Amino acid sequence: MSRKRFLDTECPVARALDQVGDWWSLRIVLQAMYGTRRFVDFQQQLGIAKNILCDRLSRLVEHDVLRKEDVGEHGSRYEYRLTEKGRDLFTVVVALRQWGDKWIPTEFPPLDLRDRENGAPIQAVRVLAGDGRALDVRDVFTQVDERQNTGS
Amino acid sequence: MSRKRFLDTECPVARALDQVGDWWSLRIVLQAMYGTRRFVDFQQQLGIAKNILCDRLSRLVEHDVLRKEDVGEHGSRYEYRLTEKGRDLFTVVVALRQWGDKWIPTEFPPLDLRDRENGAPIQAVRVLAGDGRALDVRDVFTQVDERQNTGS
DNA sequence: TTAATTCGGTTTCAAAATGCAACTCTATTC
DNA sequence: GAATAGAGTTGCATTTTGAAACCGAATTAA
Repeated sequence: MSRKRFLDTECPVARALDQVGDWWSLRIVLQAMYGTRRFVDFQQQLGIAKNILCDRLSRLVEHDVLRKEDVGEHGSRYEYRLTEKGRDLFTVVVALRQWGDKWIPTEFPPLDLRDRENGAPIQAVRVLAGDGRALDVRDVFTQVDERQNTGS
Repeated sequence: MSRKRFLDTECPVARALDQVGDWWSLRIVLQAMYGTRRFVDFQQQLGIAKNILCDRLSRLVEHDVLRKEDVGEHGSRYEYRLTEKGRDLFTVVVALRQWGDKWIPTEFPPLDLRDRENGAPIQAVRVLAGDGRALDVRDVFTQVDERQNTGS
């Protein structure tokens, strides 16, 4: 059987993971956020096999996370660039990064992100209530109404 | 060759993805956040094969994202519960959920999360500067200092 | 008090997915 | 004019995944 996909589920997390939840996609998006645009650069920086990279890039383009642009006069040179949808994964990536820094420390010092405006460190990403209180998983519930709570 | 892992990289995102970046782990964590604790329930709610579930649960326990608790008198009934590290993935999950709701809409209405305190919807998760401005991927840079920027 | 069922797995086996190396086909550079 | 680089394919071996069968302990049903 083929790998399970989660295209039409009611659960938005599952739908999101369906598009970027495989082993490589988010890493590719991350590299793109660092400015990588060329096939070879993705390949070298990530150490990913070319056929897999090819497949992932196509999938990301298909899902409108990346856009493939033809640079160079008559074909054969391309750039993969983030779309708005792709750029909007920034929050997810930063949340993951902060989680990694907090819970999987290494010998390396945490490479913190800084505000380009003034060089100051950014805040920790948090889930906030309407009134600005920081919320924990136990402080929220899902509006499930009459439908039964399958997934999501 | 076996699947590439990213255990000791300088990049915290890669380290995070190494622990929860496979096809199932974040889904399991999500279910756990919805209150699922038993093997069979994970299995049925996710539609995951038992051997894979078994493997993923062990990995998550090994990485201290879940804790395996022995309930029932002398073994043979267990519960998998989120640790603090696991609960702290809440931000990541909510960010993903909001991204999914925004960019991959379906016939289902977005199932919004609400504040248990007062039933009000929560805010969109955002990356904020020290002074509270919302930041985009282009508004930040990484403190890379003298080391070369490999990965991260 | 057996018998059936549930829980939490392990085993087996076929079908993907992955990684690697070699190869291709344009351009561009030496 | 030959060599190299970019962006992929193709073929093949290894891993991972998924489905279904099986298993042993404990719990429930008859």
